[in-house]
Amino acid sequence: MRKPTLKDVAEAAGVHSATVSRALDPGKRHEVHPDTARRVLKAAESLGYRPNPIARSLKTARSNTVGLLVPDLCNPLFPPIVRGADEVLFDRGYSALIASTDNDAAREQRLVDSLVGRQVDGLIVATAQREHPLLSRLHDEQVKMVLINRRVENLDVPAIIPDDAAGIGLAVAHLAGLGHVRIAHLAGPQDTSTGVARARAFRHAVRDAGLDDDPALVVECEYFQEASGAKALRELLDQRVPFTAVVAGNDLLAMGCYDVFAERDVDCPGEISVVGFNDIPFLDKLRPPMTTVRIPHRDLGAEAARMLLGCIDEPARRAGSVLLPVELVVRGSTAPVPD
Amino acid sequence: MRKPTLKDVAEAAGVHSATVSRALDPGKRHEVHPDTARRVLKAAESLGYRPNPIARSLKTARSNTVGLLVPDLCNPLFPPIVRGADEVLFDRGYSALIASTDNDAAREQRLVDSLVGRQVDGLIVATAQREHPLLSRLHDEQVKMVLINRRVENLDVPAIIPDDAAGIGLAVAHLAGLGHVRIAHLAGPQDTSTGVARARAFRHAVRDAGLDDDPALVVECEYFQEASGAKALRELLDQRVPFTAVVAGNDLLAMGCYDVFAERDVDCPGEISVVGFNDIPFLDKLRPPMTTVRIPHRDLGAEAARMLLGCIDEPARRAGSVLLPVELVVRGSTAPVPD
DNA sequence: GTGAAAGCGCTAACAT
DNA sequence: ATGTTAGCGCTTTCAC
Repeated sequence: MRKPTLKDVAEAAGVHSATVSRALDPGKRHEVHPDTARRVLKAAESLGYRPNPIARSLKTARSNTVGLLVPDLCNPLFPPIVRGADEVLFDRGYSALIASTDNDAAREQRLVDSLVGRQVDGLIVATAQREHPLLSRLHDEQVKMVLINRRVENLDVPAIIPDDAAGIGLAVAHLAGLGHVRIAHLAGPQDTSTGVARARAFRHAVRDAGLDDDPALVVECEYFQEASGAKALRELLDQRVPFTAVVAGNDLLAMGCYDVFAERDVDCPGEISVVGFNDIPFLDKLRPPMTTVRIPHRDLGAEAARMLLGCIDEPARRAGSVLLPVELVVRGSTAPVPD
Repeated sequence: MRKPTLKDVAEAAGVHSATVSRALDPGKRHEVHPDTARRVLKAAESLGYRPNPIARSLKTARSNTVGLLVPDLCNPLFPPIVRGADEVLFDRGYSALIASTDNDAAREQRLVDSLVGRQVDGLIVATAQREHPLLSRLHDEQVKMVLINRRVENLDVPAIIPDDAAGIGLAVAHLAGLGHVRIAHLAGPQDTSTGVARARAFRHAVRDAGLDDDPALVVECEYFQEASGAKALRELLDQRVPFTAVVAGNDLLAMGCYDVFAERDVDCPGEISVVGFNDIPFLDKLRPPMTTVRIPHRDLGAEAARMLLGCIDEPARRAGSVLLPVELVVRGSTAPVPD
């Protein structure tokens, strides 16, 4: 026995399929007589009727699906964000199609083509670069989207981002409070908004705290990845500028520092303190457990989803960006400055 | 200007839409005259035609979508599996809908309902329990699926799983080689096939190696999670049966041991060696870096996807299960038995 | 309040 | 080799 359709329900209830459609739509239920509605509901129930979303989509031109673009799902930063988004989406009858771009523009292009081809109703994008031709084009083509974590410069698209400046401020203040005066910054890639925002915030915070504002203490990392962090720290160490603490652009960069510490037998936090950013899972299991700035991963995802759904439902709405609060999580990688 | 449809292309090319449909389908291109095909392709190209998969799905009753059920996407074991699956699926024109069940049967039920409601063509399931009524029911309802990592007892569904027995054998042999004689096992939940397979393999391996086969050395953990591992190890320690090494049912259980080591000031690997299972990311960053059994995460996902697509394309095919090879990754959490 | 009819964009018999 | 026709399951005018 094949799956029952609207028509089957209509026959069972002795009404026309259009009536069933109305009775089954909570937003239109009031257009039918209560008794009819009851009859229809019962018939649907007893047949085990399940609406076919594909047929509905074809008619309504809405797929109830959104695309979610991340650099790499295996980067532990993203699963919680995805789950936060998915939860909201699911509750509203949407599904997410997740795509990992691997920071590869060509791949990203292909994935976006596929998503748009699948008629997604919108995009949540966590891969933004400051200059991002693809996203600019999508925006021109009226594709609904919201950025998450990072944004694109001069592109008027809503973004949900952590309060980078506040987070860096917290990190620097914490270190300053421990007596550190010469603090280095492993800056994230400067083609990302987070990379520059955190670097700028770092310089401001250092200056505000009256610490040494030495340009030699800021070094840029090519990627937000361990190897880049390790490389940057080695450079810093090799050029022999003194420093007793590092604020890393994110946790992965900070983990790269751990590698160098092991390699060069540096004691952390005895000789050098380190602070990460994001608070990805398992940081508490590292040796030493890493002090970091926690961002509200799930909220980022959830807010982005809410925002996107808002834009879809209400195309006129001009949504602004949202800054989510962060907090400092002090663990074992920071200690008073050695004398 | 709205999106071009098949009909628009047909008009532009001066043929009927059915011809366009054929010309555009590589599998049917030979049914049309090469010249016509060329003309159609050019028209489609110049109009920027993109087929509408929703309309196609409505007609063909295939959504080109599969559901992927995992316990929790935030568990680092799963993202690589998901990516492995997604890659294969994407190449074949499919998309994955990912759902995290949180080991909650009711939630799993809701998610599956949603996936089936969305007309997925099949399911890849990484959440199997040995007794799994929901999956049994789905199987009865002819829902195509393949299990991954774990299986259901007495359910004839293809499964892609790591060679648990070989992995445990490798772990035990490694420890035996280091001189350990009293080895404990933190067994995974016995309602999962992996939990029992590894526990059984452990007992066999211990016996084969001529080591102490003491039942008191095997303790069951309620969940495959750190807290359960920690709890189990504490019990073991408290009952004062001597042992110098632990083979954990998975990496998370082993990480739970690390917590207890810190708590009770036990030296690992000086006093107790530990081996994990799975080789989730960042194990090399722990202190000590964890020795573990590496399973081919991505291959698991990729094979599962291939298998599922095979079952979808060829419904008659009776697919068997696949056992994927594992390898031991020796790091710093194992050392010669203390004298 | 309910029914009739059209049509979303595509594919698959069937006919020519 | 190509066109005709019908219809996938639903929503939405428009009548009544």
